[in-house]
Amino acid sequence: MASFRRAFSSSSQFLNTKDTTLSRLSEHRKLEEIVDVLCQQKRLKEAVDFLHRIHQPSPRLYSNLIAACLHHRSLELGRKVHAHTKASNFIPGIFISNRLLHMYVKCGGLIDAQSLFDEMSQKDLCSWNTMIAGYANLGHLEQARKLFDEMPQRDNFSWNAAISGYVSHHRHREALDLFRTMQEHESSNSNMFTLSSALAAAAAIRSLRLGKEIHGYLVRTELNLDEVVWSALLDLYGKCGSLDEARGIFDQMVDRDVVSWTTMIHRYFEDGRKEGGLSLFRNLMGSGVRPNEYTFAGVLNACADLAIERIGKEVHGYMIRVGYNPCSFAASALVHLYSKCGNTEIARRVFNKMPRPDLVSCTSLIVGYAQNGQPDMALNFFELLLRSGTKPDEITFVGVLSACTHAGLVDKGLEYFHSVKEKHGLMHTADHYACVIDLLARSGRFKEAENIIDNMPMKPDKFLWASLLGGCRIHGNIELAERAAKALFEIEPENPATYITLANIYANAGLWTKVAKVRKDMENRGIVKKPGKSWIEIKRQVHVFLVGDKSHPKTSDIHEFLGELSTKMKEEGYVPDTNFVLHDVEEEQKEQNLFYHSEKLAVAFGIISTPPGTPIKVFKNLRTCVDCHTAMKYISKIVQRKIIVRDSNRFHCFEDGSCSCRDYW
DNA sequence: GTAGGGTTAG
Repeated sequence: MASFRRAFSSSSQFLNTKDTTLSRLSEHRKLEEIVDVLCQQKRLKEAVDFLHRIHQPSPRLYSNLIAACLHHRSLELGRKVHAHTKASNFIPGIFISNRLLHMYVKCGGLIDAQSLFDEMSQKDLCSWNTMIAGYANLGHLEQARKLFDEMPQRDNFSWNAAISGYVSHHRHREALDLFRTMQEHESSNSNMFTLSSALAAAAAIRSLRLGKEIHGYLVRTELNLDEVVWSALLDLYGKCGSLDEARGIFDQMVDRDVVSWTTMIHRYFEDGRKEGGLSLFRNLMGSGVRPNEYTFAGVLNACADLAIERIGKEVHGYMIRVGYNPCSFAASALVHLYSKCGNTEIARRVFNKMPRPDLVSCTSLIVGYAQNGQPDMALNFFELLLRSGTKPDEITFVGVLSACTHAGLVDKGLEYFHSVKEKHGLMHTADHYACVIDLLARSGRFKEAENIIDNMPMKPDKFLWASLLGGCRIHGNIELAERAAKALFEIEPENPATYITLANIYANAGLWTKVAKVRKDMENRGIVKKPGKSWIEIKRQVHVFLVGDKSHPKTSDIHEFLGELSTKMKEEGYVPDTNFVLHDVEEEQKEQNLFYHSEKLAVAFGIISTPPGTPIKVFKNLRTCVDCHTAMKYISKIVQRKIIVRDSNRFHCFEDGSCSCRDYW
């Protein structure tokens, strides 16, 4: 600041003094100095405007100004500087021209770049490469390829610009084809840039074969590889399911940077090895390498999927301590985490703190409200979003439609479904169809559902058929249930849920021969029912219960408490619902089975282990059954507790005898 | 002196 003031005041004084050749020279130097200082102070607009007071700026000054425009990504000011060179009859050398080209492509001025490129009497490799990279990065791949094919000679840079362009726009096959072509050219050798792009392409298409080929090649070339190539390689193995191989590479790396750590952690979670992922994250925090937005987002999303809110909260605390970018997807991952864990209040608080909330966070919040039995909040929020001028996308509508499903708002849901195409100009996705079938089937509007299925533009997927089957279960529609089950057996014959639901539908109708046949089919195909499992966290300790589990140390207390509850529940009018069992057993036995469902055990344990009034939060791996759902309503009223059950599909919040899902689930 | 690569959500 001080130096600027000095330079400025001395030159202003100079303007008022008499010109001499010497003073003019010195004046010129000082004016340039002012521009430099303005640039340093990030007062770029003033610097560019000041340029008009300089008669013939030096190439150095132009070069610095162009670099500053590039740095600020200001196309407008960049154009002004360029125009100034023309106006002052300055003929830029190839160096300045290349800088201009680079500035233009980075600021999105591809047309300016192309016309400058066409005007240039002399072009070197750098000029061509800058253009190719510019087109490629912005997704104009055909244009990039055209230049690449036209250019008189190529170096590694040219190959990589074209290859990485394909990679970053998900055209991985073409990237790998070009990589192969390059290897066939005797004059070109792959380097670390081309190799890391090629590895990323192989990883993206999950081709272990191509990846191994490249791996073999990079071992043979004896290049001194850096952490970027190693991370690309470990990501390849991780993405292709060879997690241990990836870990081997990770362990051998000398310099592990934040990307290698993040990649490794991410692959652990993706493979379902959450303990490995979390312990690696802990190691990272102790390693001195600073986690970035990608790391946070990866860990938080894993916590959200596994519904481990406590660990997510710890990560959140850590993020606050070390600082994170509130505009990044780390912030939206926080919204996602709290929404998924049933904590819409915190989710909303985090959301409100985001300076520029994005569509992903909005969608997470809508889905969160929908899953937590607050469909009105979900829909109000969506309407708010529309009014703010934000354009929803296909996934936002999945949230909106599922909110309608959870609330039983059939006609409103249909209205939204039609608006996707008619009002918002978006395409219907398979998920939209699954949602709308869910909506119709639950309310027993099977004719309309079938009509949509028979006329939809794509093949119905497993989610759609499973929704239909679920609706058939509620309304006892055996004929349509058989159609849905048949389709599901074709798509995923190994899923036990289909057999069980179908058997329950038959059992409900008293069709015991058919129940036996489904059981037989299951047995013959070696399909085992996934055991129901519930867990509850008490004092930072997780307690897991299986169906009829007697292994917990407090089992006798739990059973005693359930016995007492049972009497009180029956007094209040509870009738055990015994229809939804797979086997044809004696009534009394059925009741016993149901009474010992895992979520009831977990809830009972929660109640006897916490002081009166404490809310109970239980997680279940499967959907909650009808009887448990009814029982929870009674229990919440008798013990005067808020009971939250998060099943595989949504949250149920039981309070004083009723559930937030209003019996739609 | 000017151009480039790997992790990426709902």
